[in-house]
Amino acid sequence: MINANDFFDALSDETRRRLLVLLVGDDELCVCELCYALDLPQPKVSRHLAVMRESGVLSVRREGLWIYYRIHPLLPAWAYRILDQMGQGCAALEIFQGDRKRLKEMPNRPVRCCA
Amino acid sequence: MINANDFFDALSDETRRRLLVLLVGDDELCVCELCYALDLPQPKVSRHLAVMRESGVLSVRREGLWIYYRIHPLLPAWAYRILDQMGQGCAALEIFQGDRKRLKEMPNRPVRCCA
DNA sequence: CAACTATATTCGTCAAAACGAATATAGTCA
DNA sequence: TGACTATATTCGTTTTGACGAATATAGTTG
Repeated sequence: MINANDFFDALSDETRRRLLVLLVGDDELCVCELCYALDLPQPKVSRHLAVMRESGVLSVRREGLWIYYRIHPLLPAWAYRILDQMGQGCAALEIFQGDRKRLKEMPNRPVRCCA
Repeated sequence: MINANDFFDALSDETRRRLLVLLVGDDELCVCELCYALDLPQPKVSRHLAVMRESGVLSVRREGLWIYYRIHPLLPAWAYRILDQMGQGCAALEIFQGDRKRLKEMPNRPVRCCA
C-alpha cells in the first residue's frame, strides 16, 4: 500500500501531473500516446512514469510492444479523490488543455486488442 | 487566485504538508505553536510558511507579537478538498500523529484576544 | 529610550532530482 | 535469424530547493 509521502512525491513535478491528469481521464494509455500528448521526448516520459510506477501510483500491463499505464487500481480512496480534484484544478491551465487536445487529435493511436 | 502549479509546489515538501495538516485541523495557529508541534527550528518553519504565504495557500494576520497563519480563505473548492483528503492520507503516519499530540500538550499556548 | 520577544530574511553550502544524449532491452515480424 | 518498433535505463551535468547559522525586523513592555 502506497504511503502519503510517496504519493505526494509523485504529484510534485508538473510533467508527472500532466501524465496523471490524462490517465485520470482516460483510464489507460500507452507510452507513445503520452509522449505525443505531452509533446515530450520518450525517455523523459518513461522516466517520470517509472517514478510513479515504483512508488505504486501507477500500474502497468504489456500488450505486444505496447506498455499501458493506468492509475493503480489499489490506490486508497483519499488518493483517488485527490487525483480527481487535481484534474479539476488543472483543467483551467492552458498546458493541460493542450495535452488533452493533442491526445484527441493523435493519428494512428494503437488499438487495444484485449484490454 | 492561486494556480494549480503553485498549489502543488506547496504540497511537495513533507515539512509543508505537516504544517498544512495541522492548519486544516485547527483553522489558525501561530508560528511558535507550529514550531513546537513540529519540533523544528523557527527559521525553518518560517521559511516554509513564507513559501505557502507567497503562493497564496496561506493567509496571515498579526495580533501583537504573534503572527497567525491559516489556510487561505479564498482557496478554490478543489484545493480545499485536496487539503482535506491529504489530512486523511497523512493521518496514518506516525510523524503527523506526533505533531498533533505535541500541539495538544503544548504549555502556555498564546491566547487569542480578538480572533 | 532600551531590553525583550516573536517572527522573518539573508547567505553560503549541500543534496535531491530533473535533464539530454546515448544506449540497452524486449517483443514482433519478415 | 536480423531488422524494426516501443519502451527502459544509464550517465554525466545542471538546476532546484532545503538546510543551518547568523542576522534583521517589528511590536511590546519597562
